[in-house]
Amino acid sequence: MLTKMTMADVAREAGVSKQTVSRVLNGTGHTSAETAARVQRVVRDLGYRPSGVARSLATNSSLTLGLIVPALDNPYYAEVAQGAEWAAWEGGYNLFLSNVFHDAAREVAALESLGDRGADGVILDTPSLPDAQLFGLLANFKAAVVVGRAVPTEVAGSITVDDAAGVRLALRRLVASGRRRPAFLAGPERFASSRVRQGAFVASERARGTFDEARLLKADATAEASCERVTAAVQRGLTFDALLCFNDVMAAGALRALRDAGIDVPGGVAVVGHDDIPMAPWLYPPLSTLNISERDLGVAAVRRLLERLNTQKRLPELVLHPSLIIRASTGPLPE
Amino acid sequence: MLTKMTMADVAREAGVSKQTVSRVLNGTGHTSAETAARVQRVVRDLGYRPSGVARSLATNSSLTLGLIVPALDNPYYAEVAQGAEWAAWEGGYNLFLSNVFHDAAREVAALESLGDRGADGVILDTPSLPDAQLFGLLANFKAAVVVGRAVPTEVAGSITVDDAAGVRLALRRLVASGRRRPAFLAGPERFASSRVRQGAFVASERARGTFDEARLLKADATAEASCERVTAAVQRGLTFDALLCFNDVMAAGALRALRDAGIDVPGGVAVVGHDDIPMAPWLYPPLSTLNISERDLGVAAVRRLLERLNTQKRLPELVLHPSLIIRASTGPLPE
DNA sequence: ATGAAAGCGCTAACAG
DNA sequence: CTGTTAGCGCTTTCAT
Repeated sequence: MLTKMTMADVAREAGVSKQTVSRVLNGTGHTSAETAARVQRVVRDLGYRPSGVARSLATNSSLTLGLIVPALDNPYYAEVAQGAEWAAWEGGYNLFLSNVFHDAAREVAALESLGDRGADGVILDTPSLPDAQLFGLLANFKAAVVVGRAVPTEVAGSITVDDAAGVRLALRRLVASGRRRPAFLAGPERFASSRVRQGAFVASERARGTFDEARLLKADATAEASCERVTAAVQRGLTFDALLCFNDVMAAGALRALRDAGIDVPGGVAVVGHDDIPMAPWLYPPLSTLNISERDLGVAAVRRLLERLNTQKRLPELVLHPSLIIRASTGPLPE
Repeated sequence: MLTKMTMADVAREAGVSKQTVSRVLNGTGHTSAETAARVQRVVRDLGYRPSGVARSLATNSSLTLGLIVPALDNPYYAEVAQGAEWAAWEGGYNLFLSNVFHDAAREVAALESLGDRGADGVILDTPSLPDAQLFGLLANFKAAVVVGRAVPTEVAGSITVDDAAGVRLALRRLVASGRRRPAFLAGPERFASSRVRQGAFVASERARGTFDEARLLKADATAEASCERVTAAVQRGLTFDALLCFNDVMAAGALRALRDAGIDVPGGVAVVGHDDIPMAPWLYPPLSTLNISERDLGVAAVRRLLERLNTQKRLPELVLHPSLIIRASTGPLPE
C-alpha cells in the first residue's frame, strides 16, 4: 500500500539494471547464476510484485481470460463457471467471471470491459446479442469461444448442446414406460434452448400422432411461476401423464404443484427436468433429468479457448449430447 | 481485431492532438463544441475504444473491483455475487468474480492477480487465510472489504453475520413450539461459521440444562454426507425432535434421511436450515431456515468498498442479524 | 552476460 | 481552448 515499488527499485537495490531484473523474473535470456540469485533475494526481501498492467501494456497479453454468463443464481452456470475456472488455473491463466443478468446491454458492457482490460480471450455462454453485433465485439479478443450458439469457426470456437436429441431421449423413455399423454412446460420464448426443446417435443408428438397443443405449457423460468402454471393446468382439467420441463428449477415448482393437487409422482404423472442441478436428487421425489456435465462443458470451453490462443488450431464445433438421469420422478420401465 | 487502433490514429484523422482526443473522451478540461463533435464522430466512425490497460497505467486506477468467493456452487455465494455485481454496475464500476474453491493457495493467487491487474478494490468473502497474511495481501489495494470476519477498520471494511444470534433465535422458536431435544448438524470444523453456530447451540443448551453431546452431529457440507450422517444417527437410536443444520444443503440431505427413516417432518422432527437458498421453499417439506439477505450483503459490501475508495469515510463493522423464515419443516406454535 | 534506449497507449502538467 | 513534453512500469530491441 505504502510506496508501490517498481522494478527500478529492485534493480537499484540489487545493483543491476531493470532489464536484468526483468530477465530473471521471466526466465528469458541468460543471466549469471550469481546475479539471478541476488535479484531473487532482493525481490523476495522487498516483497516486490511486477505490475500486470504495465506488463500487459508492454507485451499485449495478460494471461487473463473472461467468462460471461447470463445468471449466476442458476446453478447450471455456476457449475460451468467452476469447470472453466478449474481449467483456466490448470492452464496458467486467470479467469474472471462476469454475470450479466440476461441483459444484452450488460453483455455488451462486459465484453467491452474485458476487452479494454486486456483479457486475452473470452468465453461467452448463451449470448443474447444478435450475431452481427456479437461477432464485432468478439473481434476485440485474440480468441473467443461461444457456448450455446453455433458460430463460424473464423469468429470463435463454439460448443453447443443437442437439445432436441435430449428431448427425444426423454420422450422415448417416457413412452416406453407407458406414458401416452406427455406435456411440455416451456420457459420464456427468449430462451433459444427452450424454443428448440419445445420444437423437438412438438415434432416428436406429431410424428407419433399424439400431439395436442393443450399439453404445451409455458411459464417464467422460476419455480413459483411453474408451480402456478401447472396448478392452473390441473384445475382446468388438463390430463397428462408425463411432464417434461425446460429446467430443473421449473420442475421443482411443478413437483410441488402436482403434490398439492394430490397427483402422485410418478404414479399419476412422471416428471423430467433438465440440467441436473445439485439439488435435483434432493427434491421429492428425486428428479429425473436430462443433463450434460456442466463442469466438463466449462473445462472444454477453456481448453478450446487456450488452443485457439496458443496454437493455430481451430477445432470444429463441439456438440454435446444430453444423457437422461433416471431417478424416482419417472416410474420404472415395464417388464 | 486487425490493426488495433490507438488514440494517435483518432487524433490524426480528426486533425487534433492526442490530448484533445483524451479530453473529449474523458470530458476533462474545455474543448470547443465543434472540435468535440468532430472527434466524437471520428471515434465513432473508426470504432475506436481506448485501452483500459494503458489508461490504468497512466492513472493508476481502473474502475474495476474484484470479488473473491470460496465456492460458486453454493447458491449463497452466487446470490452475494449477484448483489455485488448489481451495486458495482450502479456505481459505474466493473466487477470481476473469482472463485477459489475453498482453497487458501487460490485465494492468495486471486488476490495477487487482482492486485497485479490493477483492481481498485477487492471484496473477500469468507477468507481462509490467517490474519497476518490476509492483511498483507489486502494492502495492495486502494480499498478492501472483508465479509465474514472482523478486521481492523484500518485494514479493510468488514461485514459479519451474527451467527450465534441466529442459532438462539431458531432455538427459541423450536423450544416455544414444544421441542425439547434439539440436535445440531454441524459442517466441517474449518468453517468458522459452523464452529460459531455450534458454539451457540451448545451454550444455549447448557443454559437450559438440556445439553447432550450425543445430539451434536457433524458431516461434510454436502447433502449426501448429511443424509448418511442423519441416517446413521437415527439407526443408532438417537432421539431428537428438532434438527438445526449448518446450511440448507445439509438440511436437504437430512430431510431425505428422515423421510427414508419414516420419521415425519415436522411431526416427529422439526428441521431448520441456514441461508434460505432459492430451492429451500421447494424441498419437501418446504424448509424453514435462518437467513440474511445475501443480495443485500453483496450490495452493502460494494457500497462500503466504494465509500472507502471515493471518500475517506470508514464505516464501522456492519453486523447482520439472521432472521428466521418459517416454512412447513418446523411445526406450528402451540395456541 | 548485461546495459541503454525506445516504446506499449494513455493522461498529467505545463505551456501557449 | 489546444498542443507539447513527460512519464506510468514494464519489455523489447540493440549495443557492448
